[in-house]
Amino acid sequence: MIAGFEYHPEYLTREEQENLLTEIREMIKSNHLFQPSMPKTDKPFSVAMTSFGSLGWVSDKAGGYRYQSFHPVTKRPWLPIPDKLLSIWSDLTGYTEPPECCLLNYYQNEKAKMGLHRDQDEQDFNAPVLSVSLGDSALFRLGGLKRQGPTTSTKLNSGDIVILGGEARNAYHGIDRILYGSSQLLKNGGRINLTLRRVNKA
DNA sequence: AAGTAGCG
DNA sequence: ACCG
Repeated sequence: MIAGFEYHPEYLTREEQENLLTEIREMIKSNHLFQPSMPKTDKPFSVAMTSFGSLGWVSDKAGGYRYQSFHPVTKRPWLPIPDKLLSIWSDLTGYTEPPECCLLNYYQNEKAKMGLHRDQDEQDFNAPVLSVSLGDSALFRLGGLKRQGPTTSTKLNSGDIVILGGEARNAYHGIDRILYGSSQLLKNGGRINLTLRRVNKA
């Protein structure tokens, strides 16, 4: 296991998860989910996305992977990151500067997954990446700094938090599978992952 | 390029 | 078919 991987199982209580979800559901009404697609090939992701914060992560054929200050469909600025998430960032990372991006990945069905990749569209690799899981459980795979090499698998349940810091900040990782129907938190099923990141250097 | 396919 |  690469250094800098932190797993905090059951960090959020059921009530905290429900409160966070209620807030997010309201935000998504105007800060809509959209379907990103791959650079060059235009192939769609199996997950739907949106972001909160001063910068959001987007991808499409025309522009490639990037951060931008506005929603790609509505062209409006992203809504602010919920205070609860800022508190979690502060409490768990101890990182002085607040996250600029909260990327929301919605794994809507049993086919949704995220291939092995590294988060490398940011300028500040000293800051950790923090992820909150809500809803159905997922199989999370973590490798090393090269695409080839040994990996470990961790089942992430609703309310769990993962931090990729230190060496693990730049490690390959992905979601192999959603254990669809394993949680009742989301009434329509599926999994929501919230990822907090610094983008620019402090 | 965070995609898919294909292999053992 | 599933898994790594």
